[in-house]
Amino acid sequence: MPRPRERILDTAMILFHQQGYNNTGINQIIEDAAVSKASFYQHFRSKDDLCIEFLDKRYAYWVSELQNFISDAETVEEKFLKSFDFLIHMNKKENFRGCSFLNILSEIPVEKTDLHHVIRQHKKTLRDAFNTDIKDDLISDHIYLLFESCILTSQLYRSNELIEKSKTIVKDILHDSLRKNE
Amino acid sequence: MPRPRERILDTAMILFHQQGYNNTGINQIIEDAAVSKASFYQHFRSKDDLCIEFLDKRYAYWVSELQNFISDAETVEEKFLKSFDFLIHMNKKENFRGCSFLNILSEIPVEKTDLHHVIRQHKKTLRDAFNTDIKDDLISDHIYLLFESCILTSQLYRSNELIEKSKTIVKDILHDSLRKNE
Amino acid sequence: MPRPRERILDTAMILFHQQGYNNTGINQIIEDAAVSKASFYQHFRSKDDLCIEFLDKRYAYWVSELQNFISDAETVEEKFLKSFDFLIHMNKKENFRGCSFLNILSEIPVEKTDLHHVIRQHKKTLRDAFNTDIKDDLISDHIYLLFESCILTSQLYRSNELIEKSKTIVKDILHDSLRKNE
Amino acid sequence: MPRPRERILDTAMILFHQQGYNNTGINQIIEDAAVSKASFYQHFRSKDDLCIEFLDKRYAYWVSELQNFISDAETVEEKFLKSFDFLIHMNKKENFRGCSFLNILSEIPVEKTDLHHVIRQHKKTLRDAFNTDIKDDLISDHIYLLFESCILTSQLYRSNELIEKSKTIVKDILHDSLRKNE
DNA sequence: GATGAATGAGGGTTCATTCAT
DNA sequence: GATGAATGAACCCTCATTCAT
Repeated sequence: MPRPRERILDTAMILFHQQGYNNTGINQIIEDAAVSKASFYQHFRSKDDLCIEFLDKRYAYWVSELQNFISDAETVEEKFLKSFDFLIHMNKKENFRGCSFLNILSEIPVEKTDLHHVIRQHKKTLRDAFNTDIKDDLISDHIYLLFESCILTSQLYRSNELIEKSKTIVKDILHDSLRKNE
Repeated sequence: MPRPRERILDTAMILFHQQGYNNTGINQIIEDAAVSKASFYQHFRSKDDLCIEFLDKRYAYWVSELQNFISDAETVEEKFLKSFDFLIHMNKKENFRGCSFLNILSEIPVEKTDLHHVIRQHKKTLRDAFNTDIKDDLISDHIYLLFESCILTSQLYRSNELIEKSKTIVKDILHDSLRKNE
Repeated sequence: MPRPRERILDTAMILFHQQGYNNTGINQIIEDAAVSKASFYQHFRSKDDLCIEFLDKRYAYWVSELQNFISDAETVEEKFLKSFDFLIHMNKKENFRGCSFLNILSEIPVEKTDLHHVIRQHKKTLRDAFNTDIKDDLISDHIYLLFESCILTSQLYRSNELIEKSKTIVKDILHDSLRKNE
Repeated sequence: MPRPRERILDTAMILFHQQGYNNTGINQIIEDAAVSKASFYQHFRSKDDLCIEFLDKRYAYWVSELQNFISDAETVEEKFLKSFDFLIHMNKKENFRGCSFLNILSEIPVEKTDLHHVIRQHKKTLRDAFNTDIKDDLISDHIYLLFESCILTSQLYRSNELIEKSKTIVKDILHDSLRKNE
């Protein structure tokens, strides 16, 4: 059994993602983590504080899972297509819960600027990653926009349909870009 | 001064959209609407009930504003581009609060199937509208995905940058489609 | 059985005075008053809010008891001496708990300016009352200072000794003032 | 940097006096004193234990400051008047925080007899000191009562007005006593 | 002699909802 | 048709203290 701090974070990893931030109370967290309330506040200054650590950990987890999932891709195109497949994979695994970052973004008031900042930061990192693989800004943002939209709409419709469609679209985009560069 | 029911709905229109669903308490609603608590529950079975009516009214409002905004468009392309301009217009007007439907989707637990259903329904209507203007499924969904993504990412980054970029992308998509159909 | 609001105030009258403000929790108040926690907050915005009402009610009670106690005094001197006897009477009745106003003054941080203001206000009213009976500022403040000091030191030493001594002092003061005016 | 025990006491000297006893948590003390929690409990059996040491140290400090302030007084009268000036001096220095002994007396429940005892003891020592300078019990207690009242009311009204008035009163008292003894 | 981890009990406050009138 | 009173459950957070190391 890991140390309390780990247990709290592990519990938050499950609950915040599955139930949302506001729908998960401190009481449920400490009960599931088998930790006293005062212990919780010894390790985290506030629930918002835990949220920030959660966001960091969730991002690290998500990225590592993604990297792993697309690791055997040999071309850039394959890499992108596998990334969209990864969304399908995660939807299955996590029952279409969508993106924790966007969910929490919708939950919290604008006044919580620190949380907003962290969310934005992580999303920006993802967006930049697209641009690393495709130097053309317009194309990388184009695919990034589709990617975000796929996460969102598959959560909304509880269906992978638009992800599949996006794969076709992305293929077209990449082929077109090659053709134009000739 | 309109009847109580109207006042409640009008108040919800402001508060739910600006503060979010969970962050808006019944007490604030009835106070702002100048209505007694019992009166509230006479008109609405529950807060969720009010939420559904809110979603309906919000959709009607949003669509009518959109229609109005793009009414003088003369071509399909112009219509689409103006739709993206509408997002910029709304971001300015509503301080990048994003989409009430998606925000509430993120806030509520999956168990509230009725709310999920209403949200999905309205979003599906929007998606279908894109398909009415462009018969090609792939293209209309492509633009729809960009559209949703623009709402989302402009809320996230508090910037219209990606909306502007999307307009360029959409122009390309439409021109390409014309070229291919020739 | 009176209405909840009354029960809460009556309970606060006992507990705040006997245990102090910070040593009396909301939980004890609502339990003793047999009222639910939410009911409490329906009637009082906060604990501090209740405190203000308590201070008002306590002052009214204390003054009325005082008036009653000294009602049969026929001269100004007798009135003052009986006022000091009233302190002895209250010490006996309330087990040397001293003055709620001064006790709470000592308990709360300076930031709570509204509470400080109310306390000051009531004390000023008392001080002014002394000046109504004795027009000479210096003498009335002199006796007022002794009066406050008697409340305080009798609480401190749990003894009425200094009150008795003060009665002698006050007699001297008043006689001296008469002599000088001759 | 002094030893931990000293640092804790020094910190308590500041915090207990300025914020009050109950409003100062152990956590703030150990943080400000840069001491571990277990270290704290190694040196002090409990918070109440620290409080007693604080009261002792505070008394020693206060008396020494007072002695120093009135050291150049040449007559008994001058000594007393300077003592009242000392109150003004301290009010300025400590922002009308009043008397730590009386403040804590108001904060703690009657059950804490040891704390009450210590407070009473120190105050009795002060009262006795007045009687050393003026052999007449009635007069020395009279001035003592005014002295305590001045501390209290200047804290209450956040003003030195009544201290100034008391100086006039004290002068009268001493002159009268001389006249009578002639 | 010194420490970080862990705690039970309680702090004040807010929630959506129901009831008698 | 409208109301103010009342509620149980849950909210996030802090308290002084003890323990194994």
